[in-house]
Amino acid sequence: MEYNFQSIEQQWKKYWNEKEIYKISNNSDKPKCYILDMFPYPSGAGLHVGHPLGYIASDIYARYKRLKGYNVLHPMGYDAFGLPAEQYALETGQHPAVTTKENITRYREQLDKIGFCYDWSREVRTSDPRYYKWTQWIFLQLFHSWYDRQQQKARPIKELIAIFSAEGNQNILCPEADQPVFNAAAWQSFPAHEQRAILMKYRLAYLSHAEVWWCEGLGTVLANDEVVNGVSERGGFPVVKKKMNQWFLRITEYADRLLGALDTLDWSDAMKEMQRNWIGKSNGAQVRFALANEHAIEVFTTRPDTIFGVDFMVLAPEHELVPAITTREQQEAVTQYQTYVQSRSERERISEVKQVTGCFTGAYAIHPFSGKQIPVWISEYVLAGYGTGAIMAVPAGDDRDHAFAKHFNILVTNIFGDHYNGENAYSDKQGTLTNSDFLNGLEISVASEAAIKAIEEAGIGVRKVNYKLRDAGFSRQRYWGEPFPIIYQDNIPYTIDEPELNIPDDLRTLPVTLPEVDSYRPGPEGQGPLANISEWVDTPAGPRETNTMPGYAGSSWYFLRYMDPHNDTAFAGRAATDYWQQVDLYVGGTEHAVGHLLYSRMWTKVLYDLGHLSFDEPFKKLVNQGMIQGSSRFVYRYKNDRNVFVSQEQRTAFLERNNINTGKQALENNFDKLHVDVSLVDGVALNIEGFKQWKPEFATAQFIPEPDGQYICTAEVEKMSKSKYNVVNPDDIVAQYGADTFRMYEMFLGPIDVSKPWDTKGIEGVHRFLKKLWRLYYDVQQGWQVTNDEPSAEELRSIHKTIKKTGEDIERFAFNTAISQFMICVNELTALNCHKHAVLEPLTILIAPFAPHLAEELWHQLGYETSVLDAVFPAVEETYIAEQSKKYPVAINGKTRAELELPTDTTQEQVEQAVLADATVQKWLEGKALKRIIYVKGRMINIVV
RNA sequence: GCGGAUGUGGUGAAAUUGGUAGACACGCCAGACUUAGGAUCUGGUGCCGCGAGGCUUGGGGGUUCGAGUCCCUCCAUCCGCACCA
Repeated sequence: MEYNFQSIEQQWKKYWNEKEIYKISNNSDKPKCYILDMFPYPSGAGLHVGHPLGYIASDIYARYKRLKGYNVLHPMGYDAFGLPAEQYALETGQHPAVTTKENITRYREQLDKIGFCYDWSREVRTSDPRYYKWTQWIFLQLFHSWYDRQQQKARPIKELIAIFSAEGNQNILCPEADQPVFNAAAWQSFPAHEQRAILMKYRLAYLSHAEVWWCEGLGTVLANDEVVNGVSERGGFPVVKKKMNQWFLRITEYADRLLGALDTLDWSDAMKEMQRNWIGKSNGAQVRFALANEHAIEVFTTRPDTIFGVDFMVLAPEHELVPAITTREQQEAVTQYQTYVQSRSERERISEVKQVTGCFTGAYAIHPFSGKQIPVWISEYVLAGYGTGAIMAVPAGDDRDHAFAKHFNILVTNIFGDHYNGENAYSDKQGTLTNSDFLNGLEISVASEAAIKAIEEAGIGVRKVNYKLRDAGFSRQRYWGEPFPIIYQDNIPYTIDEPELNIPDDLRTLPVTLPEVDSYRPGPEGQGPLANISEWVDTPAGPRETNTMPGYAGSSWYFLRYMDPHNDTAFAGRAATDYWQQVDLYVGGTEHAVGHLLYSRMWTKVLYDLGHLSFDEPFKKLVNQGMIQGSSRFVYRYKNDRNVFVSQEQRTAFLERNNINTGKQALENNFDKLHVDVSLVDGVALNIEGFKQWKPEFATAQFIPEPDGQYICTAEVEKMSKSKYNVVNPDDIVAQYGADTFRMYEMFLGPIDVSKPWDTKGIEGVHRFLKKLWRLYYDVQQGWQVTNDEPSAEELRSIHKTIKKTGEDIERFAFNTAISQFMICVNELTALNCHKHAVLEPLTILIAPFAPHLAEELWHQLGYETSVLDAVFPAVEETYIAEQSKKYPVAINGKTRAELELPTDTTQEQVEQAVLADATVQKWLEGKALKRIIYVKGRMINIVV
């Protein structure tokens, strides 16, 4: 019997299912290991060969850890709320729940074919009310909490109220700038609605009338990380800033902790750096520049040392001070400029970054030290959303300020002496200052500190840390998401668990379930579809919140739910989270660098602060798998006769025959380049008959082939996508070669973190290997081959070398080299004609994480009743690997000149003697003075002359 | 522009600490068995050279007995951020 992967795989899948081999308990004496994949959004397109790459890697690692004696949690679920299902519902009227369920079924079928060891009894779906009950519950915790900056942790809002009642807010700096200080008496005198308005400015989940990204195309607002290059990440629709009443998460309060803890995480530098940049911490000072009238401009600067180089100031065009300070003469120009800025979309602004525009307000600020008059301008290069929305411009030290000064003929004060050449700003942070009063002659780094000190002493500013990170928008005007457990009573939002709310008890319980709707069209005035269902919206106390939560809500804590997925009294029991702790290994793509991964970290920290968890970082180690790209194929269609297809190399000759000028652009001008389905192409040779049948329009196609009769396509690497006809479905690969071959081939392709195009060709090599492995156990003629003979030294050496190497390789995620080692081992054992049980048993265990079905079959053929997954990863016996002697290359000054066989335990002195006794070496050394002999044990010998 | 990474045969790639560069596989070449091969097996395969030998890890320089690996510099490609004060 040849290696029959189809029946083997079918049989063992059934066995695993029936015996519930992968079901994992929260009670075990074994050490725990939590290995997690980023759960997928179940899209309608299904999986292509790129998707399972990370899943296979984590599956191998999970199986390996099991063999190493760990209790391994390795779950899977679905990020089931999301925009595409709702967009689809808008087009077809199909309920998102229905399409989502269908997609999940399809995903599950595809995943099951690959043989993963997921504990499906722990599956989670974010759209399941039993799940989002706890997403809503966490929202309640966020709402009922504030961030204590002194203790650097979230605390219950009750404790804040107690502090306010006792001492007001003078010791509790408000995260929102416009909150005046009050004392205890004042607090108590405030009416209830005013107290609630103040508390809202402290809550970690808060309602605010603030600028958000509005996307008309999607009919909803988006979070910062969902806007890429001025368009929506999904769909690529334009976005605009709009002031709206929206829920936010106060993630900015966690900026410093999110930043600091990055150092403790085992993530790639690229990933950490992305988060650092997104958080964007910068140190500097906030300085107040008084104007001639009663106003003053607050600026943030990272270069307080350059304060004497301030030649002008710039406000963001939207800055609230602009109307107040603009002079009568400049009024018209300023209004005109503001209108111009507003007319420009985010995308235009980004694409024309280098243009210098601006307008003088007519106002002058007074330099706090020199008293100099400083003109105040507005310009779009100053962003309203960063710092204070105003800058002190130092053209001598900043490129943009310099360009602005040159463009508007503003005189530049040189504060850097010879460093500044009048042509370009000097933005280096080294050198001494000139023209700077009390900072003259100081090194820049020293001057910076001196300037901050002077600023603070003069009472015109303070040392300040600034972040780029913004609070995260948490409202979406959509249907297919978690409803908020919020009801508005007298226009004030209350959570449904608050006693102040006058509602019957049955409205107080979670989850607040998503109602059925007739239409997925948006509600009135930019509201979501839920606003249309008055019977759901209206409660005895007032209307419900009609927005839903964003996609990242459910995915910010799902890794916790897997620990205790069926718990109905908590998001996860404390015993479960204490047992499983952090995710030991998280595998997924880089696309979630600043979204999901940041939000998950924040939520974990909040739950930790509030005492619900014993750890405050969710993902200890993160591995990013690369993308598997598609390899597209193209045919060339003649534009003058759309029935004629010309093979790649024949195009120029074809044009010549038709008397067409073959200039530079000729090929592009005369041929359409069409994607052709990769399955219709063998390498680059087109299957002509298949092509004709592919689409009706090609049925009568004519071909101008190469001289050998083949039609040759061109190839390009692109993203794998349906529209490019380059999608390879894992189902097809599994059907043809089996899941085990598919798994191994994806890993054999190269390091998991590198992106590469899919190429089915090389899969034969891996498949051959599995067939070879099979033949170590079975012979087609003679049947079962395994004997109980004593293994030879050579056989033991081969298998133990492999145990050692593959164990190390799996630990460091070098699955490709581990597979290479298997191939070497099987080749060696085949050459030795080894069919011995004592050798094949450990080999079966080693191979099990990679080719679980085959390993299971072989394991039972070896005579075991239990699953190979319950076996123990074999230990390395170093004595079998150690060599008696070794051939050393002998180099003279680094150049190999001879070879010498020496026992492995040879000492330096013995080596020197042996080397000098060697005839070849003696010949090379003639007439040369020997300096020393370097002996690197097990590696090489080098003679220095 | 800033930040991060990568650069090794025809191809995917190995080389864990500086120690025989190119393991393993694809592809290609030759051969065996075959009616046949897109099956299987064996051998060969970095480049130049008949050969001895020489050259070779993006280019240039450096440290070292010895560099793919460390340092400097330049170039190319990919990813992320981008008027962030």
